[in-house]
Amino acid sequence: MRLPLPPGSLAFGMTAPDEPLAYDPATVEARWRQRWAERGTNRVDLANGPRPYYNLMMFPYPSAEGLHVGNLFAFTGSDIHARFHRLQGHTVFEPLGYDAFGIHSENFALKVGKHPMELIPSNIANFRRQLDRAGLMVDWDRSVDTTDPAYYKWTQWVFLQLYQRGLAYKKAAAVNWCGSCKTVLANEQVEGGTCERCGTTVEQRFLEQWFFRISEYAPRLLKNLETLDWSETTKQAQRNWIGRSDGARVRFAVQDTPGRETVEVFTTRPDTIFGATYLVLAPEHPLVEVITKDSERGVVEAYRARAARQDLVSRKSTKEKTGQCTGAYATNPATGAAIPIWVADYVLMEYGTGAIMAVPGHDERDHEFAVTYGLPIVRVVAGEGQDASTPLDGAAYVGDGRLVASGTFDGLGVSEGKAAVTAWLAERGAAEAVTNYRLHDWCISRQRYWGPPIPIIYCDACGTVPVPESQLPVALPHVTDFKPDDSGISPLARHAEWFEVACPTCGAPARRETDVSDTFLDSAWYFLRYPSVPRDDVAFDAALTKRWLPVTTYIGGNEHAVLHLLYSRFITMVLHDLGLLDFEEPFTRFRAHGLIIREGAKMSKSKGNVVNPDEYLETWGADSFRTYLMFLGPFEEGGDFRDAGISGVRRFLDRLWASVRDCTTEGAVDPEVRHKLHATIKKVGEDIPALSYNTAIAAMMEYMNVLRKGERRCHRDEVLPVVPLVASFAPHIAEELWAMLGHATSVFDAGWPTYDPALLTSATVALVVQVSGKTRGTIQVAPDVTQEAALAAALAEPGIAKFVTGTPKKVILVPGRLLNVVV
RNA sequence: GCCGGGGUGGCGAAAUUGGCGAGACGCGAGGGACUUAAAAUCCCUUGGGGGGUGACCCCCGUGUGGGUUCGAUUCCCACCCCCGGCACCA
Repeated sequence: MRLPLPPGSLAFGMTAPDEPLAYDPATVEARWRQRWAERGTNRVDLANGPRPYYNLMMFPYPSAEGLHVGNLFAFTGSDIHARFHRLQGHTVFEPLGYDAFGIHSENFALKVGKHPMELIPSNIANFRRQLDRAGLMVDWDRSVDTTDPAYYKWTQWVFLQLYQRGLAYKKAAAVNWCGSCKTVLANEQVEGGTCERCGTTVEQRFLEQWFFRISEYAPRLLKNLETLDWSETTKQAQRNWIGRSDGARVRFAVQDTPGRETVEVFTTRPDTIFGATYLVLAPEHPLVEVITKDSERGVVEAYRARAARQDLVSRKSTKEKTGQCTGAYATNPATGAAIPIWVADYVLMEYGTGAIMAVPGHDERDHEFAVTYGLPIVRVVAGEGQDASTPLDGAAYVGDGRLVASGTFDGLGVSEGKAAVTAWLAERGAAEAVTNYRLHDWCISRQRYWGPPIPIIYCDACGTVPVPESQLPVALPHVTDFKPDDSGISPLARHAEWFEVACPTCGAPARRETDVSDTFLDSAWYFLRYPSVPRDDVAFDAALTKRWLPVTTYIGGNEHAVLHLLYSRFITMVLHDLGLLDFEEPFTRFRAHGLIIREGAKMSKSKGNVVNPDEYLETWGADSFRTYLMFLGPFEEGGDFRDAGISGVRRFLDRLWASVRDCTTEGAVDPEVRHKLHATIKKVGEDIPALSYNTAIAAMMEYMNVLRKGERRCHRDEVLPVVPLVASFAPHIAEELWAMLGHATSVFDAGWPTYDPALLTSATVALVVQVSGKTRGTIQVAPDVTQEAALAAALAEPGIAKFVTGTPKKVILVPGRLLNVVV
């Protein structure tokens, strides 16, 4: 790919010695990178700095390919926000680190035949070089690398906190197994039956796994969302994921069983219980064995075996419904009728009670099943214009309406019916109102190598023993055969010299847990670590944490709307409950940035449309590139990356440079220019905190046009305030210009220019005059002019008056804006 | 199917408690100045259509079709298309 050449540069000769100093980003940017490093400009006094502002951005996975434009877009947007707040007088902490554990790193290492422990440092070095080149205001004294034992020591510590609280537990579970990555995947890492990372079809396996009881926190995780200042899309995604649904648990007595068993179902439609014509148990439901009639046992067992073989995902995505009758019957507690109990895989064991009451009249899935197996379908809800006898016409009726064929509940609306039926059943001990959440526990086990070992030891005598905190970290050993195999067991399990340890409790020979933890655990607490990085005796320093957290503003991609952000909230809540944090929500304000696309498609290696920022940074300079990325479109919407527009931004910086270089202290400031200047200061100061970067840049460009109109030479006071305005976007040139204007200290310590509101309003305003809705001219009037006076002034204009024929029927005045004369 | 976010010039986009002649700002395009020439720079024009020698004038335009209003990109109803997320969760 060929880049367009920036104006006045490179190929077309050097500036002649007698010509005025031209803007050369390469020189300017190198100079300020060096000065910032020497002066420690980006170093933060966390203990004493006034008005702390914790500006967080999502830390990257340091890939071998280096930073891509999407990363840079996000980081730049966050950096601008941070720099702006610094100019506003805050002490801004802007840390950045590396999320370097996980399957990405490991798979890449396997592919190129190198060890991740060797790969990561060079990847990080390359990232660091690019990030510095981009001019981020990062305090590198407090960075994290999740693969550093000094960091994952505390990740393991976090695990132990949960373990001790009973929030970490082990269970055998049917899991999603990716045969290509050779690992277990969380449900959320499965997309449409295939592995999110490699696209391989996922199969079902049973493995012993560690889980975190996040489901216990579902109500709080949901409720607290109301208090958070987050992008609405992100909050909505979390609400959907947590999946609250209100309903009832209802018990159906099984007929003719010695143990007087009951089937407990969860339903959101207790109002339709009179239409429940059969029950369905999930194939894994423990009652199946108990209640199945001997005559049906063979077919039911065969059906269950088939379901167990099928992978979780294809089972969920299969359209046609299958099932088997158990031969058993239950009593509908509302009607007293005997209804058959079936087994079918469209009912999931992991949700609700693993059993449902089927109401084929008013549930599409039940309807489909009932049609397939010839089960009775009864109408118990009638919509408008319908009654009990209206046929169901080939489909379930799921709309609102009145209850029918429901005994004393006939005539009630659906929502009153739900409450009334639940109360009635509850009185008879057959039901209670319950709330269910779709959120399931977080599986953190990974049968892989590249992660922090889970700090657990198994002892024949003592059972499961947590590694004592004093023995952390459990270091990940450097092994050469880290490739996972098909056994479902971690590569660490092949290293007896590592996993064989003495039990910390009794000293007997014991073995370590050989699974490592999920990368999402590494990133679920990293923001707590940044301020406390120098401390190796605690995960986070109490005083610094109190001073700096929760995070003031977090900016990141919405691809982490659910997992990372939810897990971080959960871990924070748990640490709060343990008395280790005095807040329970980690991110006060979260904003999701948009996605940078190219030629209408998401950038990806497979599409070959990935843009490497290095060449742009070299050719145009970091300042132009940063500003250009923000000028593409609204930050929260992203945009289409094309290199065509970058020259406009560069020209803007060239003009700014020339204006400062050539400005004069003679004469006075032009009043019109001053008016525009103050309006610009106001607009930029309002747009940046709202992340309206594109319009802030446009406003500054507009001001430059006014400033330089007709090739006028501008006054120093006209151009000086622009330097801090532009500094957040183009920090290097701003520093250089600030120095050219005679300042010895950083522009970022100079403060934000103030505007004078009095200069924004003028004695008269232009009022648009419409006649019958058509604009016919403007008049200059005082801002608070009366309607009569405005009308008189308008009629005094011949160009307007000629359209006013006869007496005005109606006159509308919008103060300061327009006058409409209706004739 | 459900839940979000969007459809505005050749392109990226501005402007929505309804109101300052829709399209700021930038790209691209056209014309001009400067130059031996080019690059760079600067100036002018640039939504579509039509009329006038000209200052200018008229009509149509914010996905589609209706509606409310003196006035709608903005509000209401119905629909179409694009992007993202969820999806047998009872």
